[in-house]
Amino acid sequence: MSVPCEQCPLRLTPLFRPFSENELGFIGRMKTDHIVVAPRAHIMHEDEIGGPVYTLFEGWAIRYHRLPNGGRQILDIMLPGDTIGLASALLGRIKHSVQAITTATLCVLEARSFPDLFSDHPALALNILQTRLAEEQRMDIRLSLLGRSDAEQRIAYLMLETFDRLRQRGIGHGGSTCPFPLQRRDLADAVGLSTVHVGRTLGSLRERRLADIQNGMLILFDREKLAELASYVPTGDAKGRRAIL
Amino acid sequence: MSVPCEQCPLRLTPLFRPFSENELGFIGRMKTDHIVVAPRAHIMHEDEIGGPVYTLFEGWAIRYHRLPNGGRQILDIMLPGDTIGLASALLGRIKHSVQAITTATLCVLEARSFPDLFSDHPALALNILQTRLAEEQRMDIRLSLLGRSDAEQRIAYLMLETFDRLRQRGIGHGGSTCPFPLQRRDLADAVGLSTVHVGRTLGSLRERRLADIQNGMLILFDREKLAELASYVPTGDAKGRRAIL
DNA sequence: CGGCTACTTGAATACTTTCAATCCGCGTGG
DNA sequence: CCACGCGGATTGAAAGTATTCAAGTAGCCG
Repeated sequence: MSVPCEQCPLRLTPLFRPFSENELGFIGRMKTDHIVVAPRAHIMHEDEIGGPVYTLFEGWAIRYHRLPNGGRQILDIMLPGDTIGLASALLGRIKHSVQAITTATLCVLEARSFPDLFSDHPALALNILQTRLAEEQRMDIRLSLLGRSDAEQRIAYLMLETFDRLRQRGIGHGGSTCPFPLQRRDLADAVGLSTVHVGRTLGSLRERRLADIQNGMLILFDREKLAELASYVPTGDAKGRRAIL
Repeated sequence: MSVPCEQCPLRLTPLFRPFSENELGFIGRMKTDHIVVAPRAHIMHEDEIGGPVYTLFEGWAIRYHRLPNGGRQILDIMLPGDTIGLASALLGRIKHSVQAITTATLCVLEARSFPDLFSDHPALALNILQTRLAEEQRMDIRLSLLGRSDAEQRIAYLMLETFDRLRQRGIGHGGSTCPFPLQRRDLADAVGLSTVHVGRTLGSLRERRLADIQNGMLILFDREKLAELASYVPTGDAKGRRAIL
C-alpha cells in the first residue's frame, strides 16, 4: 500500500530537511511505485546497469561486494530513509549489490528525473550532494575501523553507530535496546572478521556485560563503557539535510 | 605562478569533461588563488570549520584520520586533479586532515560559489555529484581491501590502482614505472598494517619479481601476475566527468 | 522425530604485530 | 674529508590476534 510523500512519516524525522510545496510536489512525481521485498531478496545486483533509485522505507538491507575468492564484504547497512541505487542510476555501472535482510518496503523513484531535479531545484540538489558527503565521512570512519581496530572495537562501534542511526530515524524501543536482524555471518562480513571470531567476541562483550545480540535484538548493557572501548563519538550526522524521500 | 583555468593542462586529461565557455568562465571566477605548500605541510585539519575548496594541481597529498589511540589511518591518496575540502566547505565540519607529502600546488576555489554553481550550472553540479559517487565506489573497494584481503593483496592493489590513477592524469614515464613518494610508514597506515610487515611484504614482492618501491619510485615488474594476485580490475573510473578545476 | 541452520566451543594453524638490534644513506659539523 | 647523529629500512625472535577445521549443541519447521 503506497504512502504519498505528503504523508510520509519518515519525512518528519530529524534526518530530513523541511520541503517547500513545490519541492514536495516534484519528489512526489518522481515516485513511481512502492514495493515490498522478502528477506534475502536482492534489490539490486552488481553489474546491473541503470535502473531506478530507491528509498528504503521500512526494513533493513545490506550493501555488499562479492570478492573473486568467494568472500563477501558488507559495505554498509542500509536503514529506513537511506537512498539505494544513486550510483547505478547516475553512473550506469556499479560494483556492489543490495540485499534485503528483513522484509523491506521501498519507494521507487524515476532516475530520469535527476537532470530536471538539478535544473529546477538546485537547493535540493545541493542537499543531495551534502548527504553523499556526510555518508562519505561515515564510510571514512568505517575504513579506519577495519584498518586500525581490533575485533571488539569493530563490533562495539558498529553496534553503537547502528543504534544511533536507528534513533535518528525514530526507531527503537526507548530503552537501550533495538532490533538487530544481522546474523553472525553478516556481522563478520561487515567488520572483516570470521564468523567464529565474531561469535567469540560477542561472547566476551556479553560476559563483560557491555552488550549482547540475541534473537535479532541488540541490547546495550553499558553504553558508556562500550563507547569508550570503541572510541565512539556520536556524530551529528547529516541532520536535517536529506532531500530525497 | 598562477595558471588560468583556460590554459589548465589538467583540464585536457581524460579525467575532465569538456566545458562550455560559460562554465569555464564561472569556474575561472571561483578560483581565487594558486598556492604552493611544502612537503608534510597540512592543507586542512581535522575539526577545521568551513574553509575553501582546493583542487590539487601538482604533487601528492594524503587524506587521513587520527585515532584516539595515536594511530593513523590514511583514507585516501590524493593526486593531481582531485578535489580537497568539499566536505569541509559544504558540511562545515570534517573528521579528517589532508597533508601534502610532496611539494604541492593547489588551486583555491571560493566555497561560497557553490550555491550559485548549483543554480546556474546544473550540469556541472550533476557532474560533481557523479564524481563523488565514483569516488565512493573507489572507497568501497578500499573497504573490501582492508576487510577481506591479506597483506600482499592490499599492497599490490594499492600499487596498481595508484599507477593507473596517475596514468589517467597523464603522469608516468611511459614504461612500468611511476613516482611513488609514500614511505613504508605511510603505506602501512594506508593499508592497515604495521611498518614492519609492509617492509616484509614489499620484500616478498621484490624477490618474486612482481613489483618494487625504491627511492620514491614504483616499478611494476610483472603487472599481469600482480593484478592476478590482487584481483585487480582496472576501473573505467569517472572518465570525462569531473567538473571542477 | 529427523533435518536444517545458526550458534558455540576447542585445538591447531596462520598471519600480523611488537620488540629489539642492526644496517644504511645522508646531511651536519668538526 | 671524515666522524657523528638521525630517520628510514631490514631482520630476527617472541607474542598476540584471528582463521580454519572440526565437533558438538540448540532451536525451528516439516
